Amino acid sequence: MNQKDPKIPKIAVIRMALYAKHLGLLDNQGIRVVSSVELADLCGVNPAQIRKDLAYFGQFGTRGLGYPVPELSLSIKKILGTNRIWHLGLVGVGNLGRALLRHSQFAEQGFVFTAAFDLDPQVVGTLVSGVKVSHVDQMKRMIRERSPFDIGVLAVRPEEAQSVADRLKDSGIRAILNFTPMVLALGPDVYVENVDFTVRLHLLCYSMTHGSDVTQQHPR
Amino acid sequence: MNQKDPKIPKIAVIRMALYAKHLGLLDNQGIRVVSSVELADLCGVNPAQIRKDLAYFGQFGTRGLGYPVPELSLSIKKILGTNRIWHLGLVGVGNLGRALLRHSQFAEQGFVFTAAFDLDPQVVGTLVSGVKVSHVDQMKRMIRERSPFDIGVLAVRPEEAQSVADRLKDSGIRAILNFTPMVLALGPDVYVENVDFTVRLHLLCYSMTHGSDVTQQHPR
DNA sequence: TAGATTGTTAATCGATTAACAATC
DNA sequence: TAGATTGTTAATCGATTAACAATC
Repeated sequence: MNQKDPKIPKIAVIRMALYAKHLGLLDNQGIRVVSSVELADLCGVNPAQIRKDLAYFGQFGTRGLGYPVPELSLSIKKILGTNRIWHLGLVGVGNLGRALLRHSQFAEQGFVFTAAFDLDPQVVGTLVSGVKVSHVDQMKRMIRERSPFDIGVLAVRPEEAQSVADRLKDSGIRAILNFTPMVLALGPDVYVENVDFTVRLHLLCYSMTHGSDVTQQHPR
Repeated sequence: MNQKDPKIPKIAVIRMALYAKHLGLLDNQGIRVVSSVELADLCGVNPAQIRKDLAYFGQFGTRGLGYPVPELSLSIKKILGTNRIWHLGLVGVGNLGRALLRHSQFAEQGFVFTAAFDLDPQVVGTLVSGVKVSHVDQMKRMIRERSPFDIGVLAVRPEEAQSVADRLKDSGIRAILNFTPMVLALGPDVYVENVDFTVRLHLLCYSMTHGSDVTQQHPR
């Protein structure tokens, strides 16, 4: 997979999501124009950093005026690839899986669950939050025939994580949001993001133990 | 809250948790000694970085030999403050809250839920995963009388996030793991870690859209 | 002692911020 | 035109990595 441009730091991409969020809020308030200083205040970053980050992707403002809110909002969404609906497929309809299916945050941001898989016969065939649960053995066939989703969401037990991830990869899935504590070995063709709540707890423990803040207020 | 030492980067603290995890695995395998090169391989980092990170906190190895696994494992736990049980209090026993209460990862790492609060009369009084759910109006009194937990876990609706966080702060809680999408305004006396799944999805979208990997394999 | 590996300093690399010319 | 603010370069800051003396 080719690297785009002279190398954009991933931290800059993460901040783009932050900017998009605040531009969306400004847009909803009917505000048409914003300066880098104003946006920086809202996001809690340096104004020069916003201008630098945006410059990685093009020119979006007007000197002397600032940035047009609705246009910049859409531009950033296009850059992030979030100016469309992405379909999610859940594997593992346990406690966490159920909570994710019902988590309204996802749909609000254009992430929609279109499939769910489990191996428990008690769960297979049921409807959770409007999504029919299929048997995990049907997964490969369903993905190949209908490609019902873009991103696999992994919420199975740790023991099954690698084998389910392998099956997702074999079926053609190229992105996985991994809620298990396992480090997945899938090679460079599959993008993996690990979500580990306990790392955050470790940071809170460190801060409390030492009276030294290593937390960050803004989401990463 | 005083800053310890000549300034330890938070990324170094995050890596300490990574080292602790792999040292624990080595210890379970009965391995007694490890070099910075071997540990670096396991963790996927540079060996000099491990030696540098450890040097922030003291001397743990023997030149010519390496590091004693069980001793270093315990030392890092002491540094992180995870050589003890931490008690968690959940606020908001919805889908996500329930999943967190039942999430076995927490207990395995020494994080134990000892209290849970909600305002739904259907839920108050029930037992979820061995934890009795109390009314949120009882929270302040319970914390002040019994201080049943150290860290508040916030899984309420966004609208309630700030007011519940304020109540936790008033009750004396000094650390919050925030699962809501709201940025909490609590001042410097409360440590806050935000958990936002959707940021991770944005990164996957960017990677898929551009064919340029901005994900990280190792959990943050 | 010779070989190995830490602890630490110095060199490198990359990201953030300041400054300012371009320009609306 | 004068004032404002971007886009971009240069300066600063901080983190990573290389190198090596200390030492087991």
